[in-house]
Amino acid sequence: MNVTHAASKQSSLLRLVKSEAPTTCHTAILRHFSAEPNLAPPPSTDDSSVITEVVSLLQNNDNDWNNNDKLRQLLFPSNNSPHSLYAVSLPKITRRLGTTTKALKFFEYIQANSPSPPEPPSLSPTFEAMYELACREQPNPLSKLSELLYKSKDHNIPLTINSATLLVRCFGQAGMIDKSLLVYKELDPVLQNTHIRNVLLDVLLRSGRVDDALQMLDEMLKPDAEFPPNENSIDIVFTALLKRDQSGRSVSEEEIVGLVSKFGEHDLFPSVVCLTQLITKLCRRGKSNGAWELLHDVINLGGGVEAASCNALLTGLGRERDFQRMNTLLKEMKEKDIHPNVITFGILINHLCKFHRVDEALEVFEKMSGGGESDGFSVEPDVILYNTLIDGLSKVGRQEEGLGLMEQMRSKHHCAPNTVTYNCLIDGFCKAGEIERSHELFNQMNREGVPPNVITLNTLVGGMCRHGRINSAMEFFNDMQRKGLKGNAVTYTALINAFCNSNNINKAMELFDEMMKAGCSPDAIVYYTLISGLSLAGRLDDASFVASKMKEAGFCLDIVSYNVLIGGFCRKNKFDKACEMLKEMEQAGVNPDAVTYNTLISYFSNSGNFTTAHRVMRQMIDNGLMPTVVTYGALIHAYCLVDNLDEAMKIFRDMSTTSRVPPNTVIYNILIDTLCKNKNVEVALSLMDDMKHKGVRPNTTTYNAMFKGLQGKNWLEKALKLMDQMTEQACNPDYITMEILTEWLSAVGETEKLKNLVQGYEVLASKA
DNA sequence: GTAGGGTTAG
Repeated sequence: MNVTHAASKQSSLLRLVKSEAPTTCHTAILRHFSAEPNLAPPPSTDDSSVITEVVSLLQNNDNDWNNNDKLRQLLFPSNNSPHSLYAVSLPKITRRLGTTTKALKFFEYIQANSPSPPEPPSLSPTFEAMYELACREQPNPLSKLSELLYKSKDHNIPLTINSATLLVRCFGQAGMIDKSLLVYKELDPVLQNTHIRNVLLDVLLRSGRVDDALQMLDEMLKPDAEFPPNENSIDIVFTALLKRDQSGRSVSEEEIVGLVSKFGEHDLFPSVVCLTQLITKLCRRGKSNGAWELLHDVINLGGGVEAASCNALLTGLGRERDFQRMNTLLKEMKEKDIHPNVITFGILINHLCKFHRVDEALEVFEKMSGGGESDGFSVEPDVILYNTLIDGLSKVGRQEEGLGLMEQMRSKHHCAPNTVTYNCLIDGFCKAGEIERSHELFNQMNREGVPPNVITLNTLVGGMCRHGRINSAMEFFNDMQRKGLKGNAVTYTALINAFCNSNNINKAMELFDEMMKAGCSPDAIVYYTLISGLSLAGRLDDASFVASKMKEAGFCLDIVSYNVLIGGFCRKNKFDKACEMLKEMEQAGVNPDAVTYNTLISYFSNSGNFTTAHRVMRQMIDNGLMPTVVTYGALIHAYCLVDNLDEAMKIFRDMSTTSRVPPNTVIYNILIDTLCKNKNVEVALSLMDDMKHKGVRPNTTTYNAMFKGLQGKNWLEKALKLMDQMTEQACNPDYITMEILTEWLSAVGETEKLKNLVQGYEVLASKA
């Protein structure tokens, strides 16, 4: 609407100008209006005073310019001599008028009053001034700009490069991309310089017009291009390609790598920051090949590469566990004299630690700051590097050494341990079950003024929970809360999990409520934990309730949660409920996995419905899932329960021959237990041999089943042999073992024989 | 650079 309105106004103006246009041209005026600053004489001190006077007259006599002789005199000097002031002045005056409305009115005034009409190109700078005014005008600069553009076209006034750039940018920012493109295309080709192309590139890329952008870029990148790209072009292009919310089509890594090479041929390279970000982005998208190529292109084309970019690639390669290429890159850094920094070493040490190669990590650590040895430069470790190592040590149970490193960082590098340092050590001691040491460290950090954070809290709470000290954990948590350290979802997960595991479901539910009341919003893991805990405890109604709450909160149940619920319903013999879950799963697009099938196979076979169990197994295979050792275990167990040992043994044999799923200890235990109960101890013993043969380790359950069977037959010799074997294999007897053997051996007066077993156990217990 | 959970056969 604005445009139409503007157009009608414009055409009337056009008529006006044309009707009053004299037929001859006054060279003096022409010169006044000239766009070429070089043709205009340098501004004298007079200029500004005249301009000020003109502007003042224009501003103060808003409605009566036509009757203002003074104004006319200043603008159009009667003596007809070339007035140097004028040419440069018109844009200046226009700028100072402040609004486009006034400026346009002034423009009309000039058109009407000029003794001779200006050549259209000479008005270009004045329009430039008006565009500048327009784009500052609110609320709608765009309609003003469009109106001006329309007017300038009507008058055949060409755009200056500045006007065009401004228009391209403003239209682009408003999302009027086609209008931006049009302005550019209609611009005199000699003016289509690198700068405006950069602005257009930015506009196109930001709006997702990737192909248009690449097309223009392609033209710029031609070897003989008149306006080749510059440093800004490369930054604009790659910053845009890095944008996360990039609309339009995505640019493949091949294209990105290709662009870098082409820029490289113009001796242009992305900045260190840009290159590093590109590499990071590619690596995160799983395109480390592209990242590798990118970095190497820049190196080979002679662009400068710094450690940061290499670090980005090293991180990506590390994520993919591509140690070989990590090593190659490190070698190349050395060859190209790219000095590794503390982060480079941090990446290396971190990866070594994550793969439990702590000794190698320590070696690298020693070398990096060892001076001379590492090619004349040495890198001082910082707190992060120390923390990485301390964590690595703590994770493999070498927390005492970690403690030593903390002392070293203080004394050798005057590097103060921080919260993370303490957290890593506290975690190490917690994992080792040394909760007291962890507490000591916690007190120490408080004394030193190192503030504990929620991770400190969670590490201690989790450690106590894992070691069965739930009450201490609760106490500690409450204590911390009083001191102002609030827990988060992780804290509650640890506690809820611990209460579920210790059969205190009500307390777990209570904590969940407490968490909500404390304003701590539960995440998916808290829900999963609770659903699992409730299902396993047989509280399926509660579990379903939590699941519905979870869905209300916008989370989805995953396959494991569905399996937990289905398993729970099956155990409760609520098959219809299990089916409901299966249906829901399907609707949610969650595919059943091997565990789902195993759960159902177990349910059917345990209820004696072997036909259906086998049918489900068939379906499992048809759906591309291979039966697992658990599948066979479920069937074998169920056949054993109904004393169909033949069928159980048939499946067992079938496992190693046709199915190639090697039986494990559990499978042997089921069979050995059943055989012993059926007084078939010989076959059970032969299965023991079979285990030895196949390298399957018997465990306490295996021995217990055997002892029970042997006791029934009173085969003492065999039992004593197995007792020795148990000690040899460092297999712990449990209370069932002791019960069977104590009863049996005391009855036959052989209690002495129990000694070895008990002693062996004590050795093991002390080691643990 | 540091913290949390869960499924199926004995």
